[in-house]
Amino acid sequence: MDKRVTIRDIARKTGVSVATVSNVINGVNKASEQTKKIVLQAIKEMGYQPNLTARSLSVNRSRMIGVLLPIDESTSASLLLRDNPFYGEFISGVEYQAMMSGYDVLISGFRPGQSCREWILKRDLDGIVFVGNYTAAVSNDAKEFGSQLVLVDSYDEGLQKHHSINIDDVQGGYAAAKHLLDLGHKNIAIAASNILVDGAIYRRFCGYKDALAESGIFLRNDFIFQDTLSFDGGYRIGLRLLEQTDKISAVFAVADIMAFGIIKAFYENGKQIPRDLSIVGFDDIKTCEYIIPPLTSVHQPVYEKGITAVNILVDAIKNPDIPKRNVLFPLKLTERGSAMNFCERRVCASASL
Amino acid sequence: MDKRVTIRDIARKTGVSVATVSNVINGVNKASEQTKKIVLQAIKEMGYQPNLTARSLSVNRSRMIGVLLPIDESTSASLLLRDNPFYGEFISGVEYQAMMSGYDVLISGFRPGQSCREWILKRDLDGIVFVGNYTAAVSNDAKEFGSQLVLVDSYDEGLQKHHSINIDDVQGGYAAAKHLLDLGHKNIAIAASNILVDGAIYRRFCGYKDALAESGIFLRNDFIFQDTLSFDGGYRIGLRLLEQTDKISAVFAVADIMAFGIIKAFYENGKQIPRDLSIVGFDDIKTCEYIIPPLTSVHQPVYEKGITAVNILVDAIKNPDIPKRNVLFPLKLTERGSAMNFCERRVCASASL
DNA sequence: CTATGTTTGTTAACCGTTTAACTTTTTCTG
DNA sequence: CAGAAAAAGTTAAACGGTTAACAAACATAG
Repeated sequence: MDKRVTIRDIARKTGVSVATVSNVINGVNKASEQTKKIVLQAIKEMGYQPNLTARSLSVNRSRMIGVLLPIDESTSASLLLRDNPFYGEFISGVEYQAMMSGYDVLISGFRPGQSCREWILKRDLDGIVFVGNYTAAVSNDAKEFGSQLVLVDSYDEGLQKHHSINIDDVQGGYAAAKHLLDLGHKNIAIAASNILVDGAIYRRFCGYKDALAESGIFLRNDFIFQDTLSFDGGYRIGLRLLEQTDKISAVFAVADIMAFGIIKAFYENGKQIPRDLSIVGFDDIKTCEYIIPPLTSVHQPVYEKGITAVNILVDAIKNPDIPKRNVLFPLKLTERGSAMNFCERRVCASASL
Repeated sequence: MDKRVTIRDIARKTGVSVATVSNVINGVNKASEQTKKIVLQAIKEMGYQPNLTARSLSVNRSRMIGVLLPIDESTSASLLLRDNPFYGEFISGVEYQAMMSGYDVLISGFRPGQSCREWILKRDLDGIVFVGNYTAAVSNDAKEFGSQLVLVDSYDEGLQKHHSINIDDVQGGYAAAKHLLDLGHKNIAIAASNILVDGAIYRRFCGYKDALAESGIFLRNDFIFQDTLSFDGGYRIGLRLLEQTDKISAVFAVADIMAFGIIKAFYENGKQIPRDLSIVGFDDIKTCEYIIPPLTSVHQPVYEKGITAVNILVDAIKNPDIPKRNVLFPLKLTERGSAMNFCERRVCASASL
């Protein structure tokens, strides 16, 4: 069944030593053109494929990178991939760039209490892309066992000791709020998860706060709505917002799925977006285009993050001494139909009376 | 830097041979309780982790499975993961079950012209989950090199020579059309991609046709709308449907994203769903819940497909001689708000005059 | 024609594990 | 208590590559 052709078979067939075959395969210039040709010919004829497992063992390099993804904490089981299209796009970028660079990619959820030490050691991973909340243990493991590390969305606040990729949440939050301000809104709420728990959300909140402050608007505590970072959480916030449409004319939702929940709550109660509430989301997932009205959202370049993560990782693998790189992606708001001018809104509203 | 502890270190430290250490690790009952204890103790103390690369080489089993995913043909670059949340959920299921079974999972796009022979040989993959359009070459490769294979959504029509996982597209299409028929609709269009090209789409179409026939309704050719399987394709079909709202009261979209496009076209032209058109989608992606109105859709158990694929694969790896299993998931329609009773619709329409 | 350098190769150890075959020690049996 | 059987442990080859060290063949220069 398993008719594997080995380097020794090639050697035997061509009458040279295994070392020579190996050299030819690896482009070490130690063979005459003549033998090279013969060896390559045999390789082709016999359908030889180098066994990377054996190579890994020998050179202590696997040419594999691992991607550690956050886990749905409620089930502690499935990857966050399940509900969040977001990560799928990220992986897509990772896979593409890894393939282009000659690496294979292993994926795994990073489950609570787990360390990545085990994984790195077991599989000889050349590098790992860690997505989500970073812990010191992770980097220690990587460092100790010679595996390179790129942190994504981890926002290693401290000393920039690792390669990292982040989006500029503060600027994104700012852009969202600024957009609403520019449309003439003054009473702008924010729909968020627990602001003090999640760093990214906190930073988006800060950007929002900055924009308000810049416009001389005082941040009101009762304009801060917090619930779970989910469709349902957004829905519940939507219900609360419904009671205050007289006071609040716009909302910045720190995640698109929360925005969708809000929209649903309004729709179910006969209110219209953006007439009764202007809304800006964050992430710009694909669904924003589909929904009605299409959701204005702060776009983050998820695919590019995957590409960039691998680029940096591969550089670091090739040369472990390169200085740490910390990429901060600027964010841009994608304007769609879910936020409208405050004044036109009043016109619109009165017309409908 | 790389302070790997090997089996030899353990042997040296405990004063036994490497074979004994290996036996203890693998649970081969050949060591006294006494030595077992000592060895396990040393393993713990020294933080030993077996090197699976070495083990792979030795036993010719990698404990890795590969997932081959379809590629976006337009770019020939990124995984279909990018735009289709669908595959993310599938991978999530695969990863979970693989983890539970002690396997690591490699992912890769299956790019045109590629064979999986290379991959299997290079990495010693124990098995592969192949998603999408199956080609004979794939199974030959797997068979030849002792790697197990599970086909997903490949619908290997012929002799059931491989393990496979499919959804019952025919039944799903039937369920969609039947739902609309039960609501009193008689003029039901279908929005599809090229029916003759994609097997799955063709089967959904057949189910639709069957349901109509069963109700004694003749299939009209001008009720078959074909465009690309995309949001934009759906949008264009939506524009065409708009001109025939007098003739057509309902549509079955063979994919949710097409349904979204149709909804958008109607929305943009001041028409309402489901008042002006009842619509049923297929796939039941997460977005169906978010959209307004929430889309009634034929649900397919994507996560479960991932779980099942791995279960079968692992069984087959453990025992290559088990008979081929062919799982066909029945599909269930999830009712939401996008399809309404034909008669109530007329009431509703006249009320709005 | 020798000394020297270069090109082209080979040999054999090594990477970290498994495992068949063998040996030693212990236990059991009559 | 001898001999057999069972238990506990060891040795060494294998898996499929890489690579340092060495060697032969050939070309070149003086």
